[in-house]
Amino acid sequence: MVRSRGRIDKRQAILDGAFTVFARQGYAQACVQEIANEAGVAKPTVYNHLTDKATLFRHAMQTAAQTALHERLAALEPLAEPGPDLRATLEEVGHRLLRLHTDDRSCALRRLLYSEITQFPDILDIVTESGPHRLTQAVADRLARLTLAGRLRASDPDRAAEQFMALLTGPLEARSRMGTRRIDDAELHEIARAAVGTFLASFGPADG
Amino acid sequence: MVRSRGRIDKRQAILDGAFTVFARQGYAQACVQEIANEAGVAKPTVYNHLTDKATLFRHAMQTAAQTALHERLAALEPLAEPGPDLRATLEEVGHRLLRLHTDDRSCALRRLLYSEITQFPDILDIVTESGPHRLTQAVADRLARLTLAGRLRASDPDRAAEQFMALLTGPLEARSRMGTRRIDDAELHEIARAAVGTFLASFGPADG
DNA sequence: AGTATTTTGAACTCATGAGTTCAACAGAGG
DNA sequence: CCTCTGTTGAACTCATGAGTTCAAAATACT
Repeated sequence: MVRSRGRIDKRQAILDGAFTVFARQGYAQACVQEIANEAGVAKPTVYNHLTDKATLFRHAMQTAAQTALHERLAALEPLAEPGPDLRATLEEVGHRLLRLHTDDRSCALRRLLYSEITQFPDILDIVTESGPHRLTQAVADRLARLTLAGRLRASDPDRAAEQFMALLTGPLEARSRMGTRRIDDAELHEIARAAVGTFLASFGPADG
Repeated sequence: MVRSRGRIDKRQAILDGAFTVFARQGYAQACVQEIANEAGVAKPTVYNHLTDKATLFRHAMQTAAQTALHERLAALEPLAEPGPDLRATLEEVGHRLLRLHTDDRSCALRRLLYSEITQFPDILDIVTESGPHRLTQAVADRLARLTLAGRLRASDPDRAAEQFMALLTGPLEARSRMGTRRIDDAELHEIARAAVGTFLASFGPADG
């Protein structure tokens, strides 16, 4: 078969292919040869760029986690300049987050994190720090601003953010059967609506 | 070494030992010899009772899931006869659920479920049916009763139960860093209190 | 005691896959 | 054209672990 040879950026291809295969097979079941095939590269090239299967895994996870975090942070943007209808804005943001949360790579990332946390305790630091923690922080920042502006009553923004995220992702995990079942957009909207409803009942402005 | 021989109940010992080792190592990294050692049994005995490593895994997961479900259902009992202080009862139940949720075997069960769901899609049926689903159902039943008795306003008990569970377990997952960090009882109480607070703000009786 | 059943340990087969080696090879730069 | 660096494929070593075999021993049942 004819492949592009030479010193083109194989590294990124390898990391992408690695995550794809790890996501499909899990760490132990994934074999390096298959990763090489997926990346369109020879096996020694893989070892040339990343010494170990373990190193390969760590780097693949890190890249995937950073990508996921950036996507999520971008989804929060509407909260910076919320329109007159705060409920609608929150539902919009919630829906976007749910969409990202149901993404195949996101699900795979969570699965891999859960499964290999015993073998790779250090990955938790790499991923969590640029993962849910930072995201919840960012949400808390937004909620604090909104509280100062008198549009929310989140006296403890961190807890409010924590519960906002929980109300979104908790029901999702249960309904998607851990990412196994596909969930259509209508159901995502419904979950977001319900989450925002409960959230505002507790943290919304005094008049309703 | 001197071991108890004969046809005493080795099967249960094998399943227990299997879950212990799977919990420690994950499916792929666990080796049958080690499971046999953990169970105080010879390797061929394991294959005598459970044909495969895969079969062994399935049965171990099923047993663990059933145990976990029973514990959780028992924790709901106070909701059957709630005292005059509904908030206190909910917090009590919430705290008990959190305790069970942070249990080592519980965390291991969730981890294994997440990690092997690709290799063993059928385990999801075995476990989920006797897992979170049934639990949320049971909570919904209780909430429906309380609503009929005029002590709650959960017009949709299923959604209320879903959110109640989410408010409990969501913050827990984040804070425990996926079961990595230990969480003391005080923090569990605090999470339960916060969860019930938000829950009652949305579903509590009209007067507060 | 005597017979049937199960357990045991140890050694075995066999497949799989990580990581290496190496000679041939492609492309960039001089 | 020639060299240097990175890539390739194929064959290799080596460790690990699933599942089996078997004769000896322990236990249960009568």
